[in-house]
Amino acid sequence: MRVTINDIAKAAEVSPSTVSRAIANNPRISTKTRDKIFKIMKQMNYHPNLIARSLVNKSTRIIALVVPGNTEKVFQHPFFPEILRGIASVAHQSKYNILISSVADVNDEKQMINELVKGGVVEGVILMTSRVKDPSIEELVKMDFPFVVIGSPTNDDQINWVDNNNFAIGYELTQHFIEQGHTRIAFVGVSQEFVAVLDRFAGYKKALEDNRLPIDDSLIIECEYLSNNGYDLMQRSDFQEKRPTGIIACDDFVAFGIIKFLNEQGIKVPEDIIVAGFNNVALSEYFVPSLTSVEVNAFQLGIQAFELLFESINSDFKSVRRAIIPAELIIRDSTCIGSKDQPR
Amino acid sequence: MRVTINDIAKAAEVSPSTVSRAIANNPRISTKTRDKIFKIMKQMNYHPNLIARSLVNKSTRIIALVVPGNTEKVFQHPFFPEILRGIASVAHQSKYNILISSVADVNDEKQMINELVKGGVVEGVILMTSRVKDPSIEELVKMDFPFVVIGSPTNDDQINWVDNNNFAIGYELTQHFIEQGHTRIAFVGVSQEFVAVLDRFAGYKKALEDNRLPIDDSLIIECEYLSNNGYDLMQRSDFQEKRPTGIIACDDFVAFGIIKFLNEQGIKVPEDIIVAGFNNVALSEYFVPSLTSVEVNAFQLGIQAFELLFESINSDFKSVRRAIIPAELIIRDSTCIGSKDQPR
DNA sequence: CTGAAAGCGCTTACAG
DNA sequence: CTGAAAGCGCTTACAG
Repeated sequence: MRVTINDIAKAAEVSPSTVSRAIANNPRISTKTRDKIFKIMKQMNYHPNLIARSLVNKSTRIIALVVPGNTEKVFQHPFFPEILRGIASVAHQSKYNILISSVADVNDEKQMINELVKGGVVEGVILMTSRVKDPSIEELVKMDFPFVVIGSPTNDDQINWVDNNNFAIGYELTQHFIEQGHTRIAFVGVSQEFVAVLDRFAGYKKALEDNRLPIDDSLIIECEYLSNNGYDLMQRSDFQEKRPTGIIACDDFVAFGIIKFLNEQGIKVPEDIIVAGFNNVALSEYFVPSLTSVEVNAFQLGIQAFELLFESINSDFKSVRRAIIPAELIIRDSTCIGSKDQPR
Repeated sequence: MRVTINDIAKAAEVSPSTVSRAIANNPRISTKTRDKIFKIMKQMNYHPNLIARSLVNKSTRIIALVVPGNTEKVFQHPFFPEILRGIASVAHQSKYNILISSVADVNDEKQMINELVKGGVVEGVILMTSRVKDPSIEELVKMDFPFVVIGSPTNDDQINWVDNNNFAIGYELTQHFIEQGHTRIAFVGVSQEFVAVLDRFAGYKKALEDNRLPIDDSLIIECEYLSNNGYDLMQRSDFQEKRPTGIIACDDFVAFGIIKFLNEQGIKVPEDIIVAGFNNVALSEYFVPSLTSVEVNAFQLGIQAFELLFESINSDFKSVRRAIIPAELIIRDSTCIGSKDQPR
């Protein structure tokens, strides 16, 4: 029912081979034949069947983007749409399509990847789900299939990844707190599960050390699930006796919860306590007070992730690739006493 | 190099047809043959080539999800990840995969859709990009191809769509303002481009009418681009002389900008002016003051969108389908004077 | 219950 | 410069 290459061949009074070559811009086809064929293709509204083409080429020009499933909050990447935009923009230029894979839990994920890869549907995989010990990563390594992880995995030999330098980010933000004259700085939302958070936390500790400040465990609040918001974390912690004067939250969302809690306690930000987060979500700028945060350049993360994957797919020289995306500390009212009240 | 059905056939000493039937669970295959084949498939780690299967079945089990491109802000759907989660959850159950298509501008989008559809890659399309006169919609209608729009289009005959009842949402929120005793209620962020916003605006006007309140044009602030934030809109508008006592923003993000502006002017929310938005973004709850908004149930929008598409693909009876997803007004501090100061 | 053959819509050596 | 033939990895009438 749909018009095929044979229909075009018949109409143009040539062989299917010739039509195929004309479409591929094979220079061996004469200009007049080519023109005739193209005219007829347009007339008959012909579009090549990409599936048939894929079967013979063994190239689908589709990559899989694996995002955290239903049960895990997308929280891990509040900037997911930005990453996707980044990937999509360059993928489109390279004529690649993106298949989204989002499944309930980790086991489903592994099976899904297997199906897409072994089934010959995709040529490469981008993982947005780096867990501390990730079954999907292990599977892809085992299969020796092109893939890139967004966020640095723990055992990262053999693995292509893109990420910010989270250690440096944590360090820089802490340094900013110290420069504001703070010595009792809390870190809220340490999670053993996510590498990015752990790295930022390590940067925090190093900054304290370098400034000869003590690392006080009572100022470090863990959270088991990233879905825990800052408000709850504050309620559960007992800062009463030896309150911090600065709080670094593992994420802007957590910071918002913290500030809400402090507000309700009559504690003012930034006058009584300064607060900052990470990831520079859309609202940080409009929050009151506007929130000091770190821009991670999610769009660039996406772009680089695709480009690494593209190289990995299209070069037979198998080397491991990395990209470190620069992040930027954005200082706003929440960490600067008087910044808005003073005349400029 | 990859193991095929022929390899399995040889190893199992049967014909490829038999292997194919065993995989398809054809009851005509004897249990012992089937078992033998499955054992060997496992041994040789065989996975059927989905592309080859698609070619003969003419069914790829892939749908396209078209999202607004780079130039247009994803602003239109801040809840995009939620919609995606909804679609993915049911698609996965029905063994469908999702191809994301996000391109620079409207013309690229049309061409992209053409390629995916005519190329036989996808079986249906979900559009998240309903513009007032949408070329992609026109194209899909012309091709008579299964598709669903998220958000009600203007000319909606022949078109499957899912949406909230945006008129009712606008009405209800306005009614809430009126019940709080307000009569000078502004609507900020009217855009001629997006149907959802126009419908909410229509609901606002009807509510005023029903309460015999005048519709004051000076209280209606348009914006050409949805990317304009509330802060800018407030700066450009001259409410000075006849200030509203309540402001309805077209979106929570816009509301945040408005509140920031009011704060800087020393105008208190909700004491001096009450403010609300739509879409109940993640932060509305944690904003100070917490923001009254409308939960649109994006997850459900996604689920229903897929289900409508699924029916449209798999039934030859061509009827037009609709789904109205219930929305919920969530009243918070930003529209309730004294709600947080009064003892409970 | 099983197999041989044709076909899905393309591409690409091979031959001329 | 063009065509006939084989093949990509499956499925499915048709025959037995």
